[in-house]
Amino acid sequence: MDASSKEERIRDFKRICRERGERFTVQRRIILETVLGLDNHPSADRIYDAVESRLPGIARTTVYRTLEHLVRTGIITKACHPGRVARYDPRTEIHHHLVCLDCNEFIDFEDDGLNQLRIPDTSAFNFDVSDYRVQLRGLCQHCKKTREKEDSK
Amino acid sequence: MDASSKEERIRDFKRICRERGERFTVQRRIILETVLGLDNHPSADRIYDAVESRLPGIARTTVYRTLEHLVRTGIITKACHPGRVARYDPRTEIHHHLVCLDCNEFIDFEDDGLNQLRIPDTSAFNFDVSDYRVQLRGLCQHCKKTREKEDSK
DNA sequence: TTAAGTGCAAAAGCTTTGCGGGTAG
DNA sequence: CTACCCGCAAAGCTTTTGCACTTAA
Repeated sequence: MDASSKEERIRDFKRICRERGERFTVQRRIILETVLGLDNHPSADRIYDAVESRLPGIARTTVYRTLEHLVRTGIITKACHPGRVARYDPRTEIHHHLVCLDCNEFIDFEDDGLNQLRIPDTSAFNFDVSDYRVQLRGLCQHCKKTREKEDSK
Repeated sequence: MDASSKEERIRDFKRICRERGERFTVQRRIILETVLGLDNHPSADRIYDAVESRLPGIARTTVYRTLEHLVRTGIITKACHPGRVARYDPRTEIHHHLVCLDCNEFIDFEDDGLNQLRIPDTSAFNFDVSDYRVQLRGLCQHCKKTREKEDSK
């Protein structure tokens, strides 16, 4: 990510913290800066390592808590990564998923339109596509209600 | 899943085991039967509970090992669920992923066509979609080579 | 000043590994 | 018979929690 848009993201984050009465700490700033500089969908552990070299002695807990905080504020997202995930799916035919960004609920979803996508050319990566899934990301029924309650406070 | 296609999947599994010189054990059969009867992308733990009630005393380890075995044989798949061992993504704008079914590699992928999908109606689930991602699943460069080597043995 | 955040330590949750004994083919 | 698989126990790795101390605003 180029330096100027990085700066911008950090300013955005600072503003949001202020608006919500949350603190813009050194730890949070460095963790955000670090994540914006890493690619390949880093795990919490990899982020911790990178952060620790800039802020020796930072607690793992702080990194975990801050990452979840960044996701809640919408500055970064969680990737739906299949590693070590331990969710199995007996359905091998094409189907899609609704994924709740709040509670991670994962609902099967059928749609003829989505079943007929033209598979794009992936030869630049020398990658053979066998099938695909679409993840529709958003808010489930339940989390929508919870938010409405909170907002009306 | 209806009973006849379940039977068929189990027969397929038995055949594949034979072909590969692997054992078709009671444990493997019951675990497969059980997974085919569960929905909602069960976790290993939920599968273990269901299996344990049919085969009291079965070891957790066996369930874990068998599930991975079923994935390797292609009878079931792993869902890309945003659960444990979180992966974070600094990119919040729309983009997609190539997902290797062998090694779980997860590669950013851009495609204008995929960026312009019509978001289908999800009101039946009372679910609010904010964005989406397409996962193109298949074999990465590296695993393709590995397979070619193995196949030529 | 004070509510929010951090560090520490411990627990909790999930998965893998090594090994001796058991069993399908 | 024997290679493959199972159960057990222990370790390993990732994440969460409770609490006292620190700090941004």
